[in-house]
Amino acid sequence: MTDRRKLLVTSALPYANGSIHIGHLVEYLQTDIWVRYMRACGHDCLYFCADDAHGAPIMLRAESEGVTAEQLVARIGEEHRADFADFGIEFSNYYSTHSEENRLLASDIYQRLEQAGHIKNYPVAQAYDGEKGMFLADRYIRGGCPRCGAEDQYGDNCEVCGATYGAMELIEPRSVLTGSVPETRESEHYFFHLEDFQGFLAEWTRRGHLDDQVSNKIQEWFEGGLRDWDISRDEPYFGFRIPGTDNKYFYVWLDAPVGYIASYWNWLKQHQGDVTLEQLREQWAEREIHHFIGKDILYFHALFWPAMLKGAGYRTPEKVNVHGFLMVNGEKMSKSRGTFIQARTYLDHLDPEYLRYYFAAKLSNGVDDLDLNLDDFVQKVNSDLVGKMVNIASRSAGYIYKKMGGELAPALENPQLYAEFVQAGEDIGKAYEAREYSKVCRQVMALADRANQYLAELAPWSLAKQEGTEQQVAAIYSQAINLFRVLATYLSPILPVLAANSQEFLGLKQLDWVDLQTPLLSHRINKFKPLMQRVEPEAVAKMVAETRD
RNA sequence: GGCAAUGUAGCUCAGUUGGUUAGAGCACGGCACUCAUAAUGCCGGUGUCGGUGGUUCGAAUCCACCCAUUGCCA
Repeated sequence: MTDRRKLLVTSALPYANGSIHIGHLVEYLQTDIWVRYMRACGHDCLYFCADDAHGAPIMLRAESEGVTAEQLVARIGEEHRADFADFGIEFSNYYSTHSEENRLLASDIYQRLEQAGHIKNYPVAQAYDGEKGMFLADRYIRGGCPRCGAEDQYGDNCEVCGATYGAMELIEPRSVLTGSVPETRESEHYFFHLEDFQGFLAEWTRRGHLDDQVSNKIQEWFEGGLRDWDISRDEPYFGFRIPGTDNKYFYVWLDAPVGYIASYWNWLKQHQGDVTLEQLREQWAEREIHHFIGKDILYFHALFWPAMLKGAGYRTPEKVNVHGFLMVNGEKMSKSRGTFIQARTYLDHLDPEYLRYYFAAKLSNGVDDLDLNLDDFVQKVNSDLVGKMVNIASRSAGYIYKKMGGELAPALENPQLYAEFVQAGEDIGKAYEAREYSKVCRQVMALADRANQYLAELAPWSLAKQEGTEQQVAAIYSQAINLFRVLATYLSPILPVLAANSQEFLGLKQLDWVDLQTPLLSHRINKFKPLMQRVEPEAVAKMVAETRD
């Protein structure tokens, strides 16, 4: 709350090849909570994302659906936007990597790297499907494992014995696309010479841009020496043509992270009119860039991406925040167990606030996987949010509304207690910034416990039975309402809908941390309506049943 | 196969630089209360802190090995 920071936050770009599922949501919710917290602190915090629209899988899927890749990508993009919006994720802009801005940017970065001598090209031998007329990535070739003989394995490693090998080493390799036997062909490829950035990266990865656990992990990559990164693909390919070539395209992972900047550029155009590439680079350089990603795409964001930006003269990221994967009921998400839950399926049955809270209660700044235990989910959400949190307001509102005409007392019963609640905001704020949301939730719930204990100790409902206690009872219930307001404010980045409902109930224009210094006294509140409904276990069961078939 | 992370009460998780009888929430049992969305408060038991061995006056916390789970191997 000191200096107003200029932040630019991103979540990884979801692939425009399928629907958003609850595993994806860990990241978008984690990021959204962080963004909302930063905004609540008064920082200038932009949040960008986009669909990752390129690559062979999208091209092939469009083909099989009989539509163009552009049509497929447009349709999936709309679906993604709706899913995110319904989970309350507040992007400043959600764009697509298949956009003119991104083409210009990817080309610009590439050309700058080329001019600086960081691009090389040489021929590479690769599997080729003569019938389909295209080069095949490893995943499009299957055959017998050359080591253990297991049948029908992918072209890069064996799921049975774990061996890694080249696709053409498979026993009787077959193209997944046509069933034909792939041949080996040579083709010229373009490479990003990552080794040029060995020194830069060795330092960058140790300079606080990564958490320690992640930084240690990254050191592995340095040990074997940094290899060239193949950034080209042959046609047919859905993507951007590499400048200066007739038939080479940028590998999807080259232009995907560039999409972060493209999304920003598009936003700038919407807000500032014409913005040149040069102006964009300047504005990009004015912001602290914070990426949120899953651990699976760490090396793209911690090696290639900073090196690309550095080499092309763009500002490098301030921080790359890495999270783990989602497990459901202690196991990998599984279609047969009904735990591969799509975002839309969840929304059809349950309130997004539940998942926002549950993930927050489980998230720390580490890369450990987190577990969505569905029984625990129901219990935790109901007892924490409805039983403890909302209950404070619920049990106090009746008296204030009926006996006090909805107006809070002119003084708190216990200003000291109120001050302690406000003071706790300091630690809670630090936990938010550090992405220690589980700590946030634990601390807020401990305060909620104290608020309930406070009411139980003073038992205003008994007091009210005596004559002449109106003022004291009013002060006690008003105290409870004020404590509730503090807690609702603390949880507002996690629970925006509960916050909005609470704000309405409290008759406030905003729920802002800085306003907490002043308690609500002689202030009119509105009639209490349930601020949140319990999770119905049956709804969870239905969701799982629907997912299973 | 190589490397890494994780393994703490029935469940989900905290456990700071090794130091008194290992913690929380939920679940469970008893009591209280009845203002509150059968919510809340008080009291209570529960764990060979994955296993084995070692370092130490002392280890969940350090070391070695093993087991299990998960991830990465461009």
